[in-house]
Amino acid sequence: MTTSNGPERGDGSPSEENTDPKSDGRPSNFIERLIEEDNKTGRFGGKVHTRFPPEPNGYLHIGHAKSICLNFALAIKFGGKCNLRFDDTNPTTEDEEYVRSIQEDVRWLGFDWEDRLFYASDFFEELYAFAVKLVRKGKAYVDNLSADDISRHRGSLYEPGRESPHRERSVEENLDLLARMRKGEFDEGTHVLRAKIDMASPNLNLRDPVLYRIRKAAHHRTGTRWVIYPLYDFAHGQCDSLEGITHSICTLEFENHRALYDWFCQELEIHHPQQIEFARLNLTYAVMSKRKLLRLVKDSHVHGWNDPRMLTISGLRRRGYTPEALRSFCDEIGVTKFNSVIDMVVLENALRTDLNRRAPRFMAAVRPLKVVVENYPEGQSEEVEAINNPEDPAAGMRKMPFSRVLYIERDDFMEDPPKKFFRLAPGREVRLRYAYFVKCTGVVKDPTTGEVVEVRCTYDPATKGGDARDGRKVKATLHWVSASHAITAEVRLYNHLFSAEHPEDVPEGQDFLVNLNPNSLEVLPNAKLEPAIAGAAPGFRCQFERLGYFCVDTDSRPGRLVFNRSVTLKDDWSKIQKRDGA
RNA sequence: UGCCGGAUCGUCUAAUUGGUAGGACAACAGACUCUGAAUCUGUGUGUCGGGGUUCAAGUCCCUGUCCGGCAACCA
Repeated sequence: MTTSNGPERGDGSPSEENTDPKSDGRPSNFIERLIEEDNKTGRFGGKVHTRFPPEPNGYLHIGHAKSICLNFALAIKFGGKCNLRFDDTNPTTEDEEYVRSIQEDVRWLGFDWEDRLFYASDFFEELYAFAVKLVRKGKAYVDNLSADDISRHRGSLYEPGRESPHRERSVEENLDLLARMRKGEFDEGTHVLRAKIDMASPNLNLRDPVLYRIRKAAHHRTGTRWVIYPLYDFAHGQCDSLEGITHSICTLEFENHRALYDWFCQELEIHHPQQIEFARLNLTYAVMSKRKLLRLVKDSHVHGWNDPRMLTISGLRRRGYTPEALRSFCDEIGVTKFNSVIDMVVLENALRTDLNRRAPRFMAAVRPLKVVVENYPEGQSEEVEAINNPEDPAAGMRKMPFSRVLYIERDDFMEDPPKKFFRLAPGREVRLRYAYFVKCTGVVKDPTTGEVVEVRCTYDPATKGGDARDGRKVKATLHWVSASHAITAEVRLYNHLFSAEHPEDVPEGQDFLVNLNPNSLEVLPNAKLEPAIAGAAPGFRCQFERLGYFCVDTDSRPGRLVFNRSVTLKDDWSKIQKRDGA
C-alpha cells in the first residue's frame, strides 16, 4: 500500500504546530502600540502580563477565541505571561461544567496557562479585606435601600442621582453591618455594600456602585462559605491587580467601567493595571451573545452547545474547524475599537486555506446517482490509482476500485443542460477522475415520477487512468465511487444558522429567532463513499473531492459513519447558476 | 437633554505619527488545471461633511453629521 496518510484521528497534533503571531517587529494593532509605549517608559518595568477572564456561565464561542488569541499572543509576543482566570463571582449562574469546557476549549485552541489558573473566588478573602479598607477610609457604606430604590436613586442618563439616606453612616456602624452581612444575619436583597463616590457623576457607574450583595446560594468552589459576593466591578480589577496583570484587555462595553477600575486601584493603593478595550467580534449570519446562544440551546433550535451550526468553540471543533484555522482567522481580522461585522466567508476561508494544505482527499457521492457502464464486463473490477493530496506529495497515493456500476453526484448530470453546464448529459463525454472517459448513452427514468434513476454510459478503455492518448479533451472531471465497493454513510450538510445577514435586525416586537434558517441542517442518510475511508475515526478531517471539507462526527458508530460538512469548496458553478438566475 | 467611544475600497484592516493611501477577503476578467477546487495574472472615483493651519493633512485645529455603548444587587 502506497498510502501514507490513511484515515486517522484528525483532532490532534503532530502536524498542528502552534503558529506564533507574526513577528515582523512592527506593532500590528493599537494595543501592541500601547504596550510598546509602556515598555518604552518603563511603566510596568517592561513586563507584560495578560489574562483571559471568562465567567463560567456558558460555553466559549468564536468571539472568546478572538480574546483568547489576543491575550495569549500578546504575552508570547512580548515575552510575558497570560493567566486563565474564572470570573466566578455570581454563584447563581455559574457551573463546574462550564469551567471544564472552557479549559478544554482554550487548550484545544493551542494555548497554555501553565500553572497560572486562577478563580476570582480564590481571592474572596482579599476582596473582603479591600472592602473593609474602603469602609475604614469612609469610601464605602452599607445601604439597606431595596434594589428598586437604589435604581430610582441612581437618576437617569440625563439627571443626577440622589444620595441614599444611609450614605452618611459612621465607619463603625458600616464595619459592623458589613461583618453581619458576611455572617449571614441579613436576608438577600436587604443590604448591600456600596462605594461612596458621586451620585451626580455623568458616568452612572460612579454613582455609588454596589460592591457586595447578599446571595445565599452555593458557589461551585466555595460552597456555602460565603453569603456575600462581590460584583464584577469590585472583583475584576482587584483580581487583575493581585495577579500582577499589567494590561487588562476587555471589550468595549466596559469602557465606562474603566473609571471605576481606576478608582478602586487608587483608593486601595494597589498595583494598577491598564485596562484596554477593544471591539468584540461580530459575524454575518450569526448571533454572538451568550444569552442568545443559551436561548438557542434551551429552546432546542440546535442540538446542544456543540451543535456544529453553533459558533461555540466546541461546535466549531465538532464541525471540523482546526485550531490553526481559528487562530489565523483571529489574526486576520485584526483588533480595533471599531464596531465591525466580519463577513462569515472570512471564517470559512480560513478553514479552507488550512485544510486545502493538509486534508487528504476522498471521493463521495453524497446524493448518489447510479451509472451503468454498458460495455464494462459484469462482475469484473479493477483498481485505479488516486492522489491523496495534490497539495502535499508526501501524502502519497491510494487505490480505488472501479467496476460496471458506479455512483456519481446527482448534481453532475442533467438531462437537458443549460449552456454553461459542462458536466455529464446525454451524448456527452466526461472524465471519471483517475479512471476513464465515459460517454452518456441514455437514461432510465422512474415511470411514475419521470425522475432520472439511472444513467447509461459507455467507457473508452484507451483512456485508462483518465488520460486520452489521442489528445481528446473533456470539459469536466467527475468524482465517482464503485457501487459494489462503496460504503454507505450519513452526511450532514450545514448552512448558516440564520438566513439574514444581520439576524438581530428585526422589526419591532419580533426577535432574532424569526431569522432562523429552516434549512440550516440537511441530512443525507445514503451517501456513497469510497471504501478507503471506512476506518476513519471521529474527528478525522478530509476533503470529498469537488464537494468540500468533511469530518467524522462523534455520532458515528461501527459500520455507520456520520460526516459533517465543515465547509464547501469554493464553487464557481453555483455562482454562475445564481447569477444567471436559474 | 448627559457621559464615553468610534468613522479609511463592498467587508475587515494598514499607513514609518504631517510626506506616493497599501493588504486581505469579496467581486470581476483571464491563464492554468484529471477537483468549475487549488495556483497564477490583471482590474479600485475608498480617507463621513464643511471650514482652517501647512510647501504638504487620513493624520493637526474648529465645526457639523452619523453609528455604538452606558441608568442588574449580571459579567
